[in-house]
Amino acid sequence: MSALPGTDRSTAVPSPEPVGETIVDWYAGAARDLPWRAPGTDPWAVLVSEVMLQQTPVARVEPVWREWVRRWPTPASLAAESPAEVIRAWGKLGYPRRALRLREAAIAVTERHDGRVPADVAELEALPGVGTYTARAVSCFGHGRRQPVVDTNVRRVVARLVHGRAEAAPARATDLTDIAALAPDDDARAVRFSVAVMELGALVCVAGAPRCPACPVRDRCAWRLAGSPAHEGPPRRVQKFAGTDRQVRGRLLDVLRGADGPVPADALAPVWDDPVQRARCLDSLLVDGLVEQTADGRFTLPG
DNA sequence: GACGCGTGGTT
DNA sequence: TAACCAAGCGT
Repeated sequence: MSALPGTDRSTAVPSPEPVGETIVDWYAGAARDLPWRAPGTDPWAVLVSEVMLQQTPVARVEPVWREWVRRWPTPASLAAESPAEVIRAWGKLGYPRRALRLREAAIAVTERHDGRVPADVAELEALPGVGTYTARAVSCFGHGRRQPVVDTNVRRVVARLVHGRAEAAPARATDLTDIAALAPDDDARAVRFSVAVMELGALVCVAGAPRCPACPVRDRCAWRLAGSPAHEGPPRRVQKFAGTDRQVRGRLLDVLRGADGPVPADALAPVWDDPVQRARCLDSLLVDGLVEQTADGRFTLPG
């Protein structure tokens, strides 16, 4: 870290390397050792990790991901599994519809792509549960393709580093061009850059109290250079959870996950007092395909 | 574009 | 301790 280009010419104006290169260099020494980043991790395993990581913290994903790639090492193996087993194996990662969609994506890959996870972003986006972020992440991290990858971490880094704002704006189409403009020219380094910016946002340029002293590009950050101004505009509404249908659905599904077979409606009553809300949530789980009703009226995970 | 969708750790 | 936060997606 001693001799940056230009620093050996005492009279020259400093010309620091581009911020993208600096962030890639920082990543080499700061990256977490996450299992899905191991060299040789195949695109299917990367897809599984990316879907699990949608809104769920790394620490909770790690053990479940290991179990999934052990049990279902290929798309075809998951495609052949029952929804009930997949929902059970999802455990308490949250948003269990993701588990169903991942299974549906595995079926689509098996049927439409000869069992191989595509590298093309448009083909990836056509898979259930795969959106703008996940498609590019799989193309880039799973297949090594140069792709701009924008998640909430990247939006926050760009908001501060480039635009001088305290918080990320809602997702926009220009996010992709913003981050692509910072990527190194070399393709292999551009791939590293995509994961490196996410890591910077996850470890240093965090939402709560950013650790600017540890930031490799702190001296070129538009937000710091502007004096770290506070966020302007309405505060983001944090979604409620207590008392919502989401909480009730979670409790209902928790009972069914733990049950050996179909359970009668009476067995579900204790999880929530309000019978109207309880019935509504059970119905929505049926509609989502997360729950099935047997001929005799009991409830179970879908076989 | 706003909203609904789980869960649990951190502050 | 209630609020905040965590690699989004689909409608």
